[in-house]
Amino acid sequence: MIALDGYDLRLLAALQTDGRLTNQELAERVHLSASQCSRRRQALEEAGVIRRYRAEIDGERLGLGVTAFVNVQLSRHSEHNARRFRDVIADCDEVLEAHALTGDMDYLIKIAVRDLKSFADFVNTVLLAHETVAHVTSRIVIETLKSGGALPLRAGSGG
Amino acid sequence: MIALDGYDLRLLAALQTDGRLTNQELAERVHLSASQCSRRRQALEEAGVIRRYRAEIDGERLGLGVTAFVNVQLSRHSEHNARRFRDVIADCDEVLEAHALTGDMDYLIKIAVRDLKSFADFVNTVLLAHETVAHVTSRIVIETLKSGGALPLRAGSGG
DNA sequence: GTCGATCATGCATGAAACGTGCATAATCTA
DNA sequence: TAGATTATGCACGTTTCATGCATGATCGAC
Repeated sequence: MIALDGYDLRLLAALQTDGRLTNQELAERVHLSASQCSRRRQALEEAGVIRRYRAEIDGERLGLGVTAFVNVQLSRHSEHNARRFRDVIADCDEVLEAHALTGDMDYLIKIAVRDLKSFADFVNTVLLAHETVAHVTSRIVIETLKSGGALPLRAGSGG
Repeated sequence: MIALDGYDLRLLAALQTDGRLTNQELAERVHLSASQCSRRRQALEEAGVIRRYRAEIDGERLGLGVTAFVNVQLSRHSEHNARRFRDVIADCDEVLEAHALTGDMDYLIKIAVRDLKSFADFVNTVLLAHETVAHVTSRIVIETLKSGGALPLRAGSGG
């Protein structure tokens, strides 16, 4: 874990909210010069702290009316099955995230699709049709209270 | 839902992967001029299709060793309780996402914390300590197979 | 099909932003 | 304290952005 000072944390906070801030805008938020912000941003990128920048897209404007979380249990716990399931997940762009979890179900995946019909199709033709998958439990998102996945940053005091 | 042509979809795909691509780089990927990419990107932003750009940060480099999904059931279904729960969620930067779901549990929240101890603290002192919360089920992420939340884009044919 | 209106596009270009050399200040270590 | 190292802001050449303009493409009415 690399050492991050207060300036770094503030840069991260700013860029986590708006990844396209100019160096000058960062400078105003962080109270360093634009060139120093540029250097530090680059260092954070090179160190892998900032992995990448992404455009956050509004799924509804794309016609994606249904987001759901699906719990998946594999038929047999083996490295082979896990790898095959992993490949299925990687191939489906409907799958936004996928995590292996502790507990009775093996994986939790988050998917986004056009409507309930395509959701059912996805579950039946992609998940349940796959021989590694034994059991599936689905829950539809009816409301999103918080999104974006911004990580907590230690309360910085730098300045 | 606004009309997106093949060029728009390709721009979105490119920017969903790298939100800091220059207009020239976009031009090369999409086969339009840089100025047209600039205009279309602006239009997508103004239309709200692109909501924002975010830096994606590596939580582990921040010392966040535990990601977990927590199912939360409220003690009583009322608008008052829902609003109060919503406020709690909004106030905690450990909470990355929160969704109200169909099914037996009311909410699914995703959190990131330093370690298991801080996870237990969060559950006990934030969630369970809150009078609106009746029941909590937690599952720790042991591996992430896919992340970033990139939305599926219709296969575009523009060009 | 023709014509005029409208929209999309690339080119050109002035303004804005970037990134880095350099000199200086700040910090660290013996 | 002194020297070495690191962080910083300034200056500036290069890159990028955004927009006016002319032109091409598309649309709709006749």
